[in-house]
Amino acid sequence: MATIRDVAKLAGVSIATVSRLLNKSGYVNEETKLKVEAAIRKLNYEPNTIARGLAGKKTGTLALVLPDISNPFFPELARAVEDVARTYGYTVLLCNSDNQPDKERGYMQVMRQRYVDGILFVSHTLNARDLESMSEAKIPIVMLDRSPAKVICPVVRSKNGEGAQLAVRHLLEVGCRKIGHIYGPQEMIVAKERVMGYEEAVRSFPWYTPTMMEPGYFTIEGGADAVEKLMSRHPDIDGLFIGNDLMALGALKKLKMLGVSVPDQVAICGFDGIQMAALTEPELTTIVQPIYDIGMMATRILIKKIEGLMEEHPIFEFDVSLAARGTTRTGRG
Amino acid sequence: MATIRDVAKLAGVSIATVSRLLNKSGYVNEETKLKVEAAIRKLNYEPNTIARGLAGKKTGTLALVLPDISNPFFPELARAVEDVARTYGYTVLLCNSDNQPDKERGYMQVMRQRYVDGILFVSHTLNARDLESMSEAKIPIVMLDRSPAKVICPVVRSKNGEGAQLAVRHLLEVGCRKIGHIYGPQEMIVAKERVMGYEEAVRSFPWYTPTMMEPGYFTIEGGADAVEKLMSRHPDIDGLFIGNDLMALGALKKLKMLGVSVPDQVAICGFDGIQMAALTEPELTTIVQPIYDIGMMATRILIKKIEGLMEEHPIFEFDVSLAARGTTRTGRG
DNA sequence: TTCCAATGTGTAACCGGTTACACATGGTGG
DNA sequence: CCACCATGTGTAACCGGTTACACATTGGAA
Repeated sequence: MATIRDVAKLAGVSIATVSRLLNKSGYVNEETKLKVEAAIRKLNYEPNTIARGLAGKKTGTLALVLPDISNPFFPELARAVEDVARTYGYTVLLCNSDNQPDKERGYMQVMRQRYVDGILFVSHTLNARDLESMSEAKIPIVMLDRSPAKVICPVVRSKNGEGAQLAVRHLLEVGCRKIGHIYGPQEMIVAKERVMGYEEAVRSFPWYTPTMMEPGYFTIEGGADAVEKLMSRHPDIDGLFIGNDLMALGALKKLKMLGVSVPDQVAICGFDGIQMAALTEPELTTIVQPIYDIGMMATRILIKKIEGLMEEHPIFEFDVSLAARGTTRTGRG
Repeated sequence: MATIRDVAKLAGVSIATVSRLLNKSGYVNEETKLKVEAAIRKLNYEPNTIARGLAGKKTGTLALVLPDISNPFFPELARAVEDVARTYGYTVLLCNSDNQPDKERGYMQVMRQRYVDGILFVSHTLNARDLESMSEAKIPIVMLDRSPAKVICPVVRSKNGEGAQLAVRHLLEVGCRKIGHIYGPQEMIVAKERVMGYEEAVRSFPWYTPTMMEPGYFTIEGGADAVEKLMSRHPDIDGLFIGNDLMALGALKKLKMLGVSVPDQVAICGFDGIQMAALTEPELTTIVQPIYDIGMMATRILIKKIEGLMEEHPIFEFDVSLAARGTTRTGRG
């Protein structure tokens, strides 16, 4: 592989000149420029990113830290991140944290050691101290999902509370008279916000009691288990708002096994808008998050921060929308 | 951030000694070792991966190049790769190629520029010349899926032909008398092998004609379109072997729309074993590939090659297995 | 005419590691 | 007693870039 010194020698200039041309920094005479470009072409020269990183502290690398890429919510997000990163000349490191603090810390270390330029974080585990350790290292971070409690970095997220209310309103519209909720782990802000949205929407109804809520794990099995408990406690529930699509799919499956007909006996609305939701029978009604857009926006913001084009810590909240499908086509509404 | 020179100074030794200790290369006196370790702890020293990469040409980075992480087949693979990589101290770069040669070439360039230690490739686009350009740069590659036509690097894959035959045999067992096939793009080796397996299994039957095969795009829509064409050409088909699960899901959906009952009128068997296949109603019978294991094995081999522990170019072919589910529960068999 | 800013280029230090090589010491076999 | 090897450590070059700084040259304003 040719180095910058080879290019300089062939073009009869100094390496500083070549570097200036490459980085469009400082002055370079038009003629010189042509000579150097010719040399670059002849030698098939490609600047070495590692050397650049060492000298300039910029490696053109973003890290994407998420709980688990095999959770169907994340691939589309990852895709968006990678697409945007690539168009700006960045490369993406993939990190699965499983929401385990020690894994996350491990990655943080790796990132400092690698001069990662910026980090996209999907996590509810990360605490403020960890974030600070990153800002000491001057590595910009953008959080997805996280609460805006203490804003110390930009946040990109969906309007979870509004989405939950949208879901409940829809269930009411299609004729539900008693609507339960299956919620995810309350350490996760998104889960909590959806619970709050649900309560907000139902608390004025006489039928509502807190026992109409049931916790689950944000997985297919979690949804299946929770729906069974909830339905045995409140057999007369005729509508379910479920905290994410994965749980909703599990619940749908379980209800079928239990001989409960969906949507005739119980209508279901999920949350997220993952692909799989459109494939079941009946198709799952859900609150759709613009996953790709969220990933795009987060990455753009991160790159802006990296390149020093943004000082503030904006918070972007994306609107969600209802995809009304088979699991709420009751014929009662 | 502390550097190796800070550590050396504090410990009262030379940087070479620190480096030797860090890399467990050469001799280090037990007492010296303790002093240096104390200094490392006190300074909170972490060796800089970038500098290491520049000096030693090893960056601890793997690249995973696949068509599209948002295709449900790949997240589990990616997860396996990242898991194994992490346990060996490697980091994974995620690259979506969309099977576009120019994107792939772009990534190749990035990888050379970054001293990526090794590459995992899922591609049917990559040609021999590209591969050679990588081996010139001495970057080990492991291919997933690719044909073993010209073995110039290790290959890890599934027994597609056997899987196809398994599928057809199963369809026959459950009573199908006329089995069609929807296949994926023939540039893709896996698609071709499945076609060949199908033909092998059906060609001795009197009902078989090549018109019982229909091409599709390995997507949900591709499967939906293909099944419609195929069924209008051969309305008496009572079993379908479909080249991948995504297409099978599309076909299932379309048949329902067309009023064809599955599995009563037409039984369906897919290929891959993606999560979603177990969620439909009826659940999709499919040929399951051990996706996670494939990813694990490929990554292990790659790391072995990187670390010089393997010279050969082995070919691993994983067994596939039948997951008999609702779409083939005909009651005819 | 003088001075200064804009333009253009080269030198050399630096980023933070790895490693070849030289050198010292002490024990062992012949 | 000497040669030689295993052990232990330091010096300095090198990896391939970036960039501060010094040093021309040129042209226009004062």
